Amino acid sequence: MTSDTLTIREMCDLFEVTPRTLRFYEAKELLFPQRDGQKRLFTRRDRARLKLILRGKRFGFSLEEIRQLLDLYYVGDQQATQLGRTLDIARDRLSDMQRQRDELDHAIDDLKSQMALVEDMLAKRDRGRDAAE
Amino acid sequence: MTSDTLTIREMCDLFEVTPRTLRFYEAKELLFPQRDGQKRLFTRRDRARLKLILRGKRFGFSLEEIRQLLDLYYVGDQQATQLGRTLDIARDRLSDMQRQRDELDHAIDDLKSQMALVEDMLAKRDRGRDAAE
DNA sequence: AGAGAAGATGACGTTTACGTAAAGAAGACG
DNA sequence: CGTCTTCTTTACGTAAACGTCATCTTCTCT
Repeated sequence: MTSDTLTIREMCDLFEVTPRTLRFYEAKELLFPQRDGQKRLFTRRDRARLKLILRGKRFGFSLEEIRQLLDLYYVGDQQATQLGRTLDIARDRLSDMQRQRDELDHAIDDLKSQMALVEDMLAKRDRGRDAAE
Repeated sequence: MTSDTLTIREMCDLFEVTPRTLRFYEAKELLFPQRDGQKRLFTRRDRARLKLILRGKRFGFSLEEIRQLLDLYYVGDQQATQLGRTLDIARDRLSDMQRQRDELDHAIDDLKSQMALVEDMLAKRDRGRDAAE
């Protein structure tokens, strides 16, 4: 059994991030790699957290918002009050995401129809040019 | 007929942004308010654009990405090559948005089930506490 | 005329999320 | 033993998107 930890480089390759990013996330307390001497070793838990971090970023959440949410996914040594607060935060983020999805659906439709309109314009312009030849 | 233009303050109130933001967007060539002397007057077109800008921001697009897209919605004095490029950009953004929506659906489900799990944990813990009394 | 109020133009400051360069430690290898 | 790599820490730099003065016009109103 390979102990299941990754070096910083392996971690970077796996997630397509830079070492700086991983150290930065550790400094911000989003990741907690173990140490072998002074070298970092990233555990399965770190990988799970990083995955959630990158996902959160794609939805436009700040690292701080993400950090608050991460505790929801690693429930173990939490106080109940802490968990309660985390749940509240999660509820907020959830409704953020649901609103965002609705708006996104809307925006996608808008963009599609606007594109169709422009494509039509271009097509007509081309036909006009052909007819003029 | 009130000529249908808004002062910077009216515009700010309408969209909940600051004057600085509107001037910044103008500097970045996202808005093109008319001038009355040195005062800015925001037109219907500026309002439409600002709406799209703020929407784009909520989806995590940069102002530069948004600027490139805006031309799609204000087709008038465009060259055909320009429009073609804008359409390409639009196609990219569209697939961005579609991917984002799918991922968002996924993330929403994940978050929901994780919340349910934690809520369960808390409920069980409470029942356990009651039983112990 | 004087005093606000609203808007304009610099210009420097701030936060977030890293990039990048310098300098040292530590194991691998010919 | 010397020298690569790989990794570390420390620290200054940077781009984006505004915030925040300070100073200056321009109306407007009493």
